[in-house]
Amino acid sequence: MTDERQISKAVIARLPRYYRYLGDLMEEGIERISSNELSARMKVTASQIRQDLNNFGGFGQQGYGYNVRYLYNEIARIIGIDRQHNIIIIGAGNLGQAIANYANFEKRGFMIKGMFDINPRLIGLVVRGVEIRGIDDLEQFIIENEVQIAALTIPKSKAPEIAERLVNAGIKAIWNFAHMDLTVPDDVVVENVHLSDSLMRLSYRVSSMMDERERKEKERLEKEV
Amino acid sequence: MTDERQISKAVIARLPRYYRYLGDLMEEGIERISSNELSARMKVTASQIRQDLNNFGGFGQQGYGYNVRYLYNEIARIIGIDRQHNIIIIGAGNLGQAIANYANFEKRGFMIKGMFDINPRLIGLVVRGVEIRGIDDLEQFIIENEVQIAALTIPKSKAPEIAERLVNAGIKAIWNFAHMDLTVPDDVVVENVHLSDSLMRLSYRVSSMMDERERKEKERLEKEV
DNA sequence: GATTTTTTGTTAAAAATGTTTGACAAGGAT
DNA sequence: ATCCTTGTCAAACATTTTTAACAAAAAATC
Repeated sequence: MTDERQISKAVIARLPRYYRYLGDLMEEGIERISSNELSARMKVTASQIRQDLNNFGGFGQQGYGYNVRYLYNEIARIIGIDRQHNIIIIGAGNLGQAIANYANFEKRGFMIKGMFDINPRLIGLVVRGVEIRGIDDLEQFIIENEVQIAALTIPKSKAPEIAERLVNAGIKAIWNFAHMDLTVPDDVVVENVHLSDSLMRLSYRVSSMMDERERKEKERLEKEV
Repeated sequence: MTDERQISKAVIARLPRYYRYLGDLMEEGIERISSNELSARMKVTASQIRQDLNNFGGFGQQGYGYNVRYLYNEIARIIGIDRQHNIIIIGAGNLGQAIANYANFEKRGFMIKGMFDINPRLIGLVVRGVEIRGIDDLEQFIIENEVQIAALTIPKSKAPEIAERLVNAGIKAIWNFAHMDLTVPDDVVVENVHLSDSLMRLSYRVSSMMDERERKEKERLEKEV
């Protein structure tokens, strides 16, 4: 059976949001929810929710809706955060430390096994119980600790070289905060977080909103004349 | 003339990437580039580049291509980073400080005017020449300093309350790092950076890649039998 | 300076992808 | 027995990407 038709990127991109909302519902002590209620909260259509979930199986019950905790756990399983992922952080600056300090990651199976930096002043420091190391023993560390994911919070200039070392050491995925596109083999996943790109999109939207406001203001004034 | 037809989100999302590549080209000292050469570097089609740019006007020259510096500046203008944006950071933890320390933002017209936190231990500290303040005088500060953008790097629990204060004080845009969707009026821009969502997408892709690898391995073994 | 080559700006159409809407049988809840 | 709500499908609609084409402008060549 080659029935495993590809699930669209758009659906996958929505999964974390479902997960987030279900987590919120659990915190509110809500045990069950219908696609309709959830759609109202999330401002998407109920049909989209049902169809999205239907890509992975049937998790609800007719006449009942979805059990919040069950669906929450099922989505965790789909996303793969029910398993443990070992992760290292390359670049122990503010951003690297911010990631290390984000407690929830460990709750979701992302275990920070190590941090690395080239700055001698940082090496030896301990962040959240994790010691910052120099990058000389990077490869060995990855292999010994079965590290699958590397968060890359280093300057662009060093990124390609480090990425290559990571790939050669057998890393499966790079969470890339460096401001560049990495070139890696097909079987290595790269998830980009380009903060400056994000800020530029924000800038565009602010600018065009301001332009529009000005344009409307002008129109209003012209009408008055 | 209401010819200002809406430019698609997809195009806008690509602009920062064009800008990034053009910056790289400038650093390499390359003065001109054709849509064809650029497409090879960026791994998109030349036609898409030409069509994307064409949304905003004609920036190239037939038989010549594009002048790198000129196009770079024009895209900056389109994105709106040729003007100055005043920005504050709410939440002076690691993430807030990481943003404050990211030097390039100021090069691109984003001036960090202030940082705010509720943690008394942080108040008074100076990061990159910017003093961390308590949030009592938030509104006054926004008005006095003509702040347009607020980066929100605070826990989910405080985010809605702060967002409302920001909106009431006249903020035009929120760069939202809190793990929740904010509700704001239509004329306020929210750009979300949900790091945990991003990590989950990564997780999904790693997991499904590993599943696929296993499946293939199985098939291979079955064939051998 | 004439000719050929390059490359843009621009349009249109086709293909691919994603979203919305409506519908309804059937399984449980009430 | 009735109501609710899922799982499921199909069709309509919307958006985005790709492909193709070509006149016109400038560069490069002869």
